[in-house]
Amino acid sequence: MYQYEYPHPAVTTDVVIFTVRDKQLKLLLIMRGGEPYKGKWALPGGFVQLDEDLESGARRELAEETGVSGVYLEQLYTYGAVDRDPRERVITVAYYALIPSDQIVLQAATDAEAVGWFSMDESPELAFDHQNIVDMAHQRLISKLDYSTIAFQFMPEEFTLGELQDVYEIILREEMDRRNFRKWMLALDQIKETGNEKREGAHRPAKLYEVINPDKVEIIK
Amino acid sequence: MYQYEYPHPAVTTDVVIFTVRDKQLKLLLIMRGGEPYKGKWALPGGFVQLDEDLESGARRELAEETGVSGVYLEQLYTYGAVDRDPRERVITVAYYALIPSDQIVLQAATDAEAVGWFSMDESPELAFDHQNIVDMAHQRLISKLDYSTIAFQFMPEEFTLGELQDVYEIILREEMDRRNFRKWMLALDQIKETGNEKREGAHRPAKLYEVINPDKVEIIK
DNA sequence: TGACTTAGTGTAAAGTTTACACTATCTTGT
DNA sequence: ACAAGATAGTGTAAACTTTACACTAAGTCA
Repeated sequence: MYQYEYPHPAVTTDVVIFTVRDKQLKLLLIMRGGEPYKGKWALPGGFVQLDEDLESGARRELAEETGVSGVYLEQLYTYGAVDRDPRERVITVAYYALIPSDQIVLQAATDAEAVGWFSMDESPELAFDHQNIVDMAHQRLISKLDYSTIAFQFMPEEFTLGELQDVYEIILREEMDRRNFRKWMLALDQIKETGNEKREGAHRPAKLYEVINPDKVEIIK
Repeated sequence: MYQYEYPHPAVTTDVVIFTVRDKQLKLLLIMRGGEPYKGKWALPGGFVQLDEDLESGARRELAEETGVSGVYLEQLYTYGAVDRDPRERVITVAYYALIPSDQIVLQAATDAEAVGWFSMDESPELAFDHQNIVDMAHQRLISKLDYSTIAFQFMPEEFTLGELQDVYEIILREEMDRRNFRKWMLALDQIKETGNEKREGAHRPAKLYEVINPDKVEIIK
């Protein structure tokens, strides 16, 4: 038992995990194995330990529940409505993570809970206030495409300009002119040719590019 | 005494309060009356009650400690480093608030603690990790001037275009062309003439304007 | 070798942002 | 009463950025 002179809320971290695959923006959810909301889909997350900071806690939960590690993770917002959890007062610090489509190694998790990727178009009803959190993360992602290099976090080590443009078009839900996209992207000076080509399908092979500074999301413009 | 099966961190809210006055961006601080950091300046803030949500808690602390209410308040970031408070694990949800210069009613506070406004140029050493919080709030404020109407939150009900331009110039620390500033501001369609004039000093009187939608900070561009 | 598919490329028009200087209207001092 | 001094108020052209748009290149496959 832990005792305090004043009441303390519980603090959790929850993570909205995005990837782009099969021409869709997808979201990782886990099925809750216990009450409340048993059987409902929810964001991966859990209680913050007293000896780990918030981002470490989010990464730990991410790894435990989904097997995902070493990815881009950013704090989103902190949700603290009084009755957001029916058991006790729970404040959650929400993060969002972006995963390259070639790194989705599901079910390395130890927990017995079901884990699944859902298209943003057809995600199920969510536990707690998790739909709010997902909506806010989605909005933030869309905004950040415009003024940062966050989209690179979805790309594998080598990628073509066409694949990169696909990511933008899928998330922004709008077509972009190919010439203008290439001019813009190359002018940013954030990617460079690897010298390799991708030959696939009955057409001209595409040059492969890599991110110059893959660990940093730059603010552009 | 409050007992929990698992350890719970303490949760506080802290608020960075800005105003623009005397041609300077200023910050409200309170002097700590108790340990730790006794006698050091710090952000107003305090423990979240279990029956109030986070923003309500921030507003309550703001009112109690500074007498300020009804102002613009926005969540900034949540700070949770393991050792940011020497007493116990404390996670703080930081907010920032903007106050019109004609509304600064200091010391309506009941607490005996000293309260003071400090220029951002010469703010004292701060308790805990509060300097980090201030720096981040400052950065956010600067960014938001560019893509939102947040600057209106510093203005009284009626103001001149010159006064509004002063606010931009003080915070951004750069001079702006008067004609271009007016063209830009009026094109945003967010302020309108009140029909009144401000006559003050030995020069032509200035038209007074008011914000069309004063309770909402619009994203522009 | 022709049909199909995606990759790769430049230019002109439209729109936006920047630079820049003079007149208007008031107060104050002589 | 009028000159000096202060801030308010206004338009235009040049520089820069963004958008629209169509053809050739290099592969595979029938």
